[in-house]
Amino acid sequence: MNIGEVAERAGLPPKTIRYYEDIGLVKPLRDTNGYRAFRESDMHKLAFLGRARALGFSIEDCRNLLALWEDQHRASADVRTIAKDHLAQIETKIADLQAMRDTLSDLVQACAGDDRPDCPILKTLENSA
Amino acid sequence: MNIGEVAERAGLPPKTIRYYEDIGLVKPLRDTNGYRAFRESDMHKLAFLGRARALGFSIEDCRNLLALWEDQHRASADVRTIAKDHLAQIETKIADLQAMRDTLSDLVQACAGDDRPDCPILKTLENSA
DNA sequence: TCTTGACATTCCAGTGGCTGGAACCCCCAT
DNA sequence: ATGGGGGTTCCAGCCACTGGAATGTCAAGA
Repeated sequence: MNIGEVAERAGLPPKTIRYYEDIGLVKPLRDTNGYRAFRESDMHKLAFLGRARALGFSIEDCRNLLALWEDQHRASADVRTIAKDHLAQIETKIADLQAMRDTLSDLVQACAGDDRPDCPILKTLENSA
Repeated sequence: MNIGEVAERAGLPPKTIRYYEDIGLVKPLRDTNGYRAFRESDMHKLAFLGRARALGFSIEDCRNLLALWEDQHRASADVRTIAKDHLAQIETKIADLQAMRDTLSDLVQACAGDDRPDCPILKTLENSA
């Protein structure tokens, strides 16, 4: 399988796949012409990576998840720990963003948004958020 | 005022302040010894930047907000537009993260997290999220 | 057979917003 | 004179790609 087909099937850009090879996440074979030759197993790995990335896991998390996936003797606790930590980070990020949203939403609400210069948004940034 | 004091007062690391000068957000004077000499107005700009950044505005947004702040003849509509666009982006990000959180939370819930290898998290990443 | 066009390759540089570190300079108190 | 705590510059690295240039390869059609 060439990179184009894999990209199509895994739903990842070719550039990303080359990058994943660069950093050692996949190790496709090579044809005599120098083209990457992906096996089905490479494809599955890439699809796995795509899904893990879509859930927001870092590349390093993905690397660990991939290793656990391939380890028949893994403990599900190890997987769960990674996921739980990541979940906690996401919760934190959501809370941060919600705080920003609340403040911003109030400010946007309070601003007339006309051609006059008076602006509670700037006033807030000026004085203290 | 030296950079240390400004950093303290504006609540920004010296490195960040130097960076902001690098990209033209502030233009402190220089003492004869080469040290940056910040005026009160520089300090206020930096505090403004700190607050805008804390609300998640990009550096480019900050640059524009700063320009509007200093423009006596600005229209509040211009400020509001920037804030509204940013708010929309935050809403999108929150929604994305919430979707991740929901999926992850279900998965973490479903995973026994013991020493056995069976793991619904890996199974989901394997098959389709 | 030649050409065309869609694929593939490598390598370098840039994104955003800092941050760490090295190597050096300056000022004040002892 | 010395030591320590400032300050300075510049270069490199973070994360996860992404764009682009220069080049090579392959299959199909004139």
